[in-house]
Amino acid sequence: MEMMERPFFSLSKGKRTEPIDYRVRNGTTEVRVRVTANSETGMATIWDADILIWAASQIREAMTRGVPTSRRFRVSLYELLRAIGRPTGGAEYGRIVEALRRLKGTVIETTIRQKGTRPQGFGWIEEWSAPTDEEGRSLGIEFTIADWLYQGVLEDKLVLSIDREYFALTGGIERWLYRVVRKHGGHQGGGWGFTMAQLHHKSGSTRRLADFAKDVRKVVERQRLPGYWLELYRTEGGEEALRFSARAMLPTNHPGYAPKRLPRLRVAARREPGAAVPE
DNA sequence: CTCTATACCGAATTAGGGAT
DNA sequence: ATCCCTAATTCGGTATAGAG
Repeated sequence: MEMMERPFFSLSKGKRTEPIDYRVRNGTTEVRVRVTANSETGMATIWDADILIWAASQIREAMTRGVPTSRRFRVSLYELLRAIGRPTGGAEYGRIVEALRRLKGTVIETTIRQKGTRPQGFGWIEEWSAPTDEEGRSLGIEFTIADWLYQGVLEDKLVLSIDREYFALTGGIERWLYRVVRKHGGHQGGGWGFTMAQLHHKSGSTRRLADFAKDVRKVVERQRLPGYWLELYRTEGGEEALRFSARAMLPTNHPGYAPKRLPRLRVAARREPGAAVPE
């Protein structure tokens, strides 16, 4: 849940090396997220996070089955790609390796769920490998997720489900917006609102506010966020703001009540677990 | 049938500079 | 603040092929 709304990932498809330095007062404490990129690989992106989401869902599934869980993962590239709704073409294989490099090379320092106030940093994954056989064919990938992430996934109340159609969202800002909406609108139908400036700050985007606002308007126009309806409005102070509500809670005659279909996902059939191997 | 692997191409997306 | 444009990159779908 913490990863849902705070800026932890680059929203850009291009290489981002500019760090995210996010801080906000939350009562008496200050919430801080600092993300620095390895200059060679760039910052981990919101698409790279799909691998972490996959890993988290594997852990949760193992937990509900009473199977022991682990921070270590081993999975065939094909299975991973199918699970996160990606094409299985050759270029995708390379992209997964690039993603692992970025996940490894990106350093996160945050006050969220950290004991004490001393600075502490971690990478999304601790180690990874993409072994091949003698003929150079991939034998899948192996990686170990950060303990910070692992501990969070183990705690029931810290985990929020994500609609599978999330993987079909093509825009970085669009994906990030779904996370915000899901986090805040998850438990209530009434909806929530944020000003454009608040959203811009929360996103960690390097885009200028005006251009960011333009992009958000496009996302609103498309109305593709699974399960939610977006609306722009003006605050009393005249500021542009975004409100969102759960589609299921809307009146049946509301235009947003009928769910909008997203391009069909190529979703792999559920396989036996076994991806979360005990340490 | 699953999985690994490659190639192609138009559409979409974002960063960033500059003009209005 | 917004719009316009370009460069770089990814997306999404298709086609192809071979090993097991």
